[in-house]
Amino acid sequence: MPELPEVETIRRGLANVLPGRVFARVDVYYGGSVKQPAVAEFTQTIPGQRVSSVGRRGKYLQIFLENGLVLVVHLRMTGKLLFSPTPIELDKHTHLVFTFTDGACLTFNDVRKFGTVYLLPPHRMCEIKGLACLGPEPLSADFCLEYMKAKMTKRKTSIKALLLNQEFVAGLGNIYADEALHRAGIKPDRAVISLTSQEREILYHAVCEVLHEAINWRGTTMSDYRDASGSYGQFQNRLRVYQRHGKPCLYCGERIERIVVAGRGTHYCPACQT
DNA sequence: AGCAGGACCTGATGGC
DNA sequence: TGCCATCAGGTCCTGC
Repeated sequence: MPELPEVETIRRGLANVLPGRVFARVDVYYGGSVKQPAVAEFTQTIPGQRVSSVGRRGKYLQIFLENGLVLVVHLRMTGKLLFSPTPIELDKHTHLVFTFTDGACLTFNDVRKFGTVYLLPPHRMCEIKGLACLGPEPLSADFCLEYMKAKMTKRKTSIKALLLNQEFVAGLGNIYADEALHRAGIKPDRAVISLTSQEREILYHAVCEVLHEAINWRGTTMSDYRDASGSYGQFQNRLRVYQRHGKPCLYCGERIERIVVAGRGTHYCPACQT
């Protein structure tokens, strides 16, 4: 499941190869992936467009075009964006193939078909509800202790649910929410209002730290995730709790537990996290 | 308003 | 062996 570190790794990969390239065509094999505009308009608009830069906001990738349009991609759980300098073979889950004038291609592949693609002018990006409502980038100055305090005082939900809420902070998903809470020593089902100011501060640093480390290790590959060149991430080897239930905590030896919080499988150490 | 839970979707897994 | 039920999770939608 691509979360911020995975999407950022893909962004960096694409930023090395896409700018300057010109789309020759796009072939749509599963129209459900294209949310806006209609598929016919999408396929007619793409040819001739030159890529200017590649950005990211939360888990949304943004491929900016020189004519002002933006190609926005959300990979959800199993989506992949793969670049190849030469034409590639389709598989049964390839939904879009963008071909460039030099023969390179960018494919959108998604087993679960949850991923979404938009082509819009920037002033209409606000029509993508999830993008418009995103909270601050966790690695920017907008996400700070003052912000945490202001947003955490009136909440009745659990701390895990808050970390997963993209309106609170953009880009955390199930893996890094669990990992940040373990680093902070906070049990995932704790009520937000029960956190002390010291715990808020420790959690703030834990979120930033785990995201930085995961970006440095090029993301986490549990099953589906690949970067833009098809390579695995490496952070799965450094996970402390996620999907480690039944195994000993790397810090205290206690057995990692799995519970359901906010409707999500949640992993934590009963001794380290209180 | 804020929150919880279901729907979406397919492949992997486990039980019988 | 084969079939069926269950589970995984990001976001949207519905309903309390």
